[in-house]
Amino acid sequence: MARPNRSDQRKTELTPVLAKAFAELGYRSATTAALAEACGLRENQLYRLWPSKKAMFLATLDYLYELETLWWEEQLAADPKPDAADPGKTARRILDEEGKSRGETGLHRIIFAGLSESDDPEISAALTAMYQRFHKFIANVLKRHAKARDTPLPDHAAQPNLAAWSLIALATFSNIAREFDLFPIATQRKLMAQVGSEIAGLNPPAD
Amino acid sequence: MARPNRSDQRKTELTPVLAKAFAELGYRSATTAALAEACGLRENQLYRLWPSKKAMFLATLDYLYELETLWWEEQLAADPKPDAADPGKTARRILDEEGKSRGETGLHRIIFAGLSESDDPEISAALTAMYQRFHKFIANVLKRHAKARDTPLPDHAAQPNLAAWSLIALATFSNIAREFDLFPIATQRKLMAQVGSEIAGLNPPAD
DNA sequence: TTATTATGTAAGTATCCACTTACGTCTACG
DNA sequence: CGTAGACGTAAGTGGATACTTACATAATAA
Repeated sequence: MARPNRSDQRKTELTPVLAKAFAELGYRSATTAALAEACGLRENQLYRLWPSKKAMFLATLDYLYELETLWWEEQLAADPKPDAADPGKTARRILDEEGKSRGETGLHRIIFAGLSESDDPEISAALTAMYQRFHKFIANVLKRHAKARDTPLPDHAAQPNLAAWSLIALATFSNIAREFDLFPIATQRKLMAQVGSEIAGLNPPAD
Repeated sequence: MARPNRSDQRKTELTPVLAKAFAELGYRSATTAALAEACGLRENQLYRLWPSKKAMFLATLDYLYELETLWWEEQLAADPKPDAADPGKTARRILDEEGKSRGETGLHRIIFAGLSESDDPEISAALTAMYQRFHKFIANVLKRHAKARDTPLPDHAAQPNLAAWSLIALATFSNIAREFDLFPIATQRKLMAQVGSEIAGLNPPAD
């Protein structure tokens, strides 16, 4: 036969480029022509790798989810041993990082793009799964934290599932707010660090 | 001359119909043909009332904002005198109502629809203004509540601006969650009633 | 009645965009 | 070498949809 098939490799190379384009343009405005240009290709070359624009979008969703959880794992690994004197330290630092981050990955924009396509069952399912997995992840962090404490948590923080959803709500809205310039970055940081800590049952940060 | 111009009247009659259509379909899927059919008219009849589809959308945004604040005013008026023994009663009841409400007005869907059009400066500006006005409104409610208390608020609730954004974040995310069936209604109620009360510095509801 | 303007009906236009077809060139393997 | 399939280039196609045009009819003020 002839010429080995490099399409898998090409796909993994191109997905970040697609992600950037979708994040910058949104689902609708990211036309297949625009996507192709961003990749330095022609439209039909993209169509040789993915069967449809929707498939390209779902591929970027996967990619960004991986990227995001990887970031969280890194943050968790940064303090491998819980500090007995201050069991909330790790979680608090992560919240602070989250508040600082300007959403470089563009995950939230992709999610907004998907929100407007919520009538498409595949996209809707992919987004739902992503939120559910993310919630599980965060709720687990909170549970571990609760166990490491000696003093019991206040009532509202004693329900890690509820607290986890609350944190996700704050983070999601932070991104909406950034999109529309609803408040300055300082407020965004406070929202995550102060309110977030309170919800999660941590001592608020010193600052 | 001849035949009085009833376009203003017709516009106010049709806006709720447009709102319903936009809420059910989203901005993109609410084609001008679909909007016209919902109104029982032809497309060009709509275009005699509004210059563009965007103008129709902005009209529904105005209408829904009015409707929403009206609802809040009603809720506030229901307990005209603050209860000295329990100054948070009114606010708590409103949070509970908000948690129960299934978003009948469809305001949130309209907002999502607008989110995906955030690159359009007019739509973006309209949404920003709406959020800002809403925030002001809620922050004021919280400030009044703080004054009515005899005991001081806990730290995180002592910043009504921050607390107001947090409440809006919870409410917004509740709607996203409903859209994607992320959690049951019971969780949604808890999110608003329990977490919301905590954020606002109220005693949590008995339930 | 009549001129004038609102309202109704039907068809069309222009543009955008996801996706396709046709065809030429290069490269690895037999 | 020859050829099968990967890769590149260019031009479509078909459908959706915001917005328009043309014309008929109904109602109101003079």
